[in-house]
Amino acid sequence: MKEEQTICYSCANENCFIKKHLHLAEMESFISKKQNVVCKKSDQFITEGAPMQGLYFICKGKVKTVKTGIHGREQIVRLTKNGDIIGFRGFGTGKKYLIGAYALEDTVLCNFSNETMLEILQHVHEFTYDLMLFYADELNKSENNIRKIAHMNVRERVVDLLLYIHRKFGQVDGLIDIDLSRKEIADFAGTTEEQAIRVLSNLKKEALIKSVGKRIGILNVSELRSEIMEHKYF
DNA sequence: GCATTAATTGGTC
DNA sequence: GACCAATTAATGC
Repeated sequence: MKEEQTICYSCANENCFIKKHLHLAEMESFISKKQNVVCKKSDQFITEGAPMQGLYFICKGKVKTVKTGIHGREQIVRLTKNGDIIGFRGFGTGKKYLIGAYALEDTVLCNFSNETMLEILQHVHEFTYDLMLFYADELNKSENNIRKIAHMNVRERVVDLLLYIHRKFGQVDGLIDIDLSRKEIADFAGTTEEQAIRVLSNLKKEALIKSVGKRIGILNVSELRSEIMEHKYF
């Protein structure tokens, strides 16, 4: 799964947390220690409960992170793309990954070991400060998700997911630019595949969305948004 | 082209 | 709203 290093300085990924701090001279010695990992679609590169082996930064591609519940049912916790960080929740206490991670398409990852991360945190204060803000932001998002799952019905949760991936991944040729199976849509919305499919068919009948194969396109963003307005989408 | 997997729909509890 | 079954569509080999 390993390949030669991508060079951070010439990396095209402007969203990257590392890239944003490259102007700091102290970063130079650390970025040479990263390991690149290349995953094919549906490869699992983090196992829930496995010992931490550093943080992953997505260089290119898309990844889902999941928590497994009883009866093997999975809850998708996050959907991530290039520039996002994976594995950070288990960081600090440092022992185990708290989530599993799968590539949703062919993906290139940059892996920084626990030791390297700790060194960066101790020596590059601007980086540490920004990461702190990042954690605060993520905590807020998690709490919003708790509220959503608690207060929204199935239809609202599916609509919320559609608007979310629409905003995060954008649409190409009128279709949202991410491949999710119906099962994965259900795993994110906290319901079953059949329920998710029913909601999608209804939305299609109402001409709010369209679908080509597994890809979904949103036809009426404002109408969908108004459906979940009362849940304070923004 | 055949076989396995995913998507869809209808029905029951 | 979950679970099961049957049918159909899609995809891998």
